[in-house]
Amino acid sequence: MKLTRKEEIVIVAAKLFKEKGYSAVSMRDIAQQMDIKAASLYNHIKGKQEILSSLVLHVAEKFTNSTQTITSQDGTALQRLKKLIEVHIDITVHHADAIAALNNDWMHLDGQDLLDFIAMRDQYEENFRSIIKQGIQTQQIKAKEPEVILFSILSTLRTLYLWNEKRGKLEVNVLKKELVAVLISGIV
Amino acid sequence: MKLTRKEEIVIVAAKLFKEKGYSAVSMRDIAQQMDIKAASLYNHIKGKQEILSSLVLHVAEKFTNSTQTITSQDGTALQRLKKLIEVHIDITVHHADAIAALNNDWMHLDGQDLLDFIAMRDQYEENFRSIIKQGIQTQQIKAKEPEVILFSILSTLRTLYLWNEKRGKLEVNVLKKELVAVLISGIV
DNA sequence: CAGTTTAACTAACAATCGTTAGTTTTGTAA
DNA sequence: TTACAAAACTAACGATTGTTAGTTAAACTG
Repeated sequence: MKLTRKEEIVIVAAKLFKEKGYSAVSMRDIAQQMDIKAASLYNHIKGKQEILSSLVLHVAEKFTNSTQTITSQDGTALQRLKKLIEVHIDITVHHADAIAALNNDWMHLDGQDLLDFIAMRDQYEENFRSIIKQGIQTQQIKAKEPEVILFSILSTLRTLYLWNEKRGKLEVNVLKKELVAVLISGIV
Repeated sequence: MKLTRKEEIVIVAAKLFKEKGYSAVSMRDIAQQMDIKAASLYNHIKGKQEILSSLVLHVAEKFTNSTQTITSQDGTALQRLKKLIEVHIDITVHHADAIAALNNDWMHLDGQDLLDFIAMRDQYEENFRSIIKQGIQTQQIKAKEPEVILFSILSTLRTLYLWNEKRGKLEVNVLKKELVAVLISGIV
């Protein structure tokens, strides 16, 4: 599949954003990395903001859609939770750079893009939360504070993008299995 | 204890850095938040970089020292691991804003400050890692990939600063107990 | 009260920022 | 080869950046 020039720009920008953050990366930085001048970027994109929103909203929708699918299918709370973790890992492995921006630079979105993102993020979190609560109710999950469990799992998943480089040797499926085990069953 | 003017600046800056990141916060932003002009800041600090390094290196040293203390005392790997988690929670609760900068803006340190920070971070991680390996060897910890366990626990702890606001109702000691339980024993 | 330090101020600097306008080069299809 | 579109270029803009110089007002110290 051939990439459009715009897609190339977004990919290159994502790598730079990941290393220094959105605000510290200039249009000239992005252009230099593509061996063109900054002004040339504007033949393909409207502005810096568009790069960020393409990057963040695209991957945010992936999360929203996947979660929606899982919740619509049947299964116990624990099965759903495992599936949710696995899907999160899948998306992360395939879009590590975009997820860096999603995690660290979402607050630099503006206008409707920002509102849309927050709505999707809140919905994703709420979905996670209700599955955990359901698991506690059916006694599949220990009756700890649901917020502590939610936070612990989400933190690990959200930071996975950072750790993805060092993964290297570790097969994705092995990673899934091990991480699910650690998050669900603990380490003792 | 009365704060010096420099300390006030660092505290105010930390809050702003937490919300938008180091690069997106201008000296004029910081000054405005203190009801003075940007140029006045330079009566108390050398420059923007000094604010960041004060912030990051100070709390990084706290981590290093605490870890050093724990490793020098005796106890099983599991006891040490629990203690390490508890100390991490303590520091986070008391320095949430500084930890935001430590997590997100460390790469904007320069020169020796950057090298010092990386050295401390690597040492902290290595310490954590060796305790986990030791726990696996003595069969206190399940023989999973140590890197997966390390990553999972560290991710949760590093993101705790974000979650600290919503903690509110939850007592610190309760949080410690619950979080240690979730991280060590899992949720099923 | 006089002398001195602390901490604010105004004004300005060179550099860099995102972006626009207008022009030239490159690649493709007739 | 000619015609057209795509994509690069140069040059510049107004705004904002971190920072410096020089000055003034307030607050302690003798």
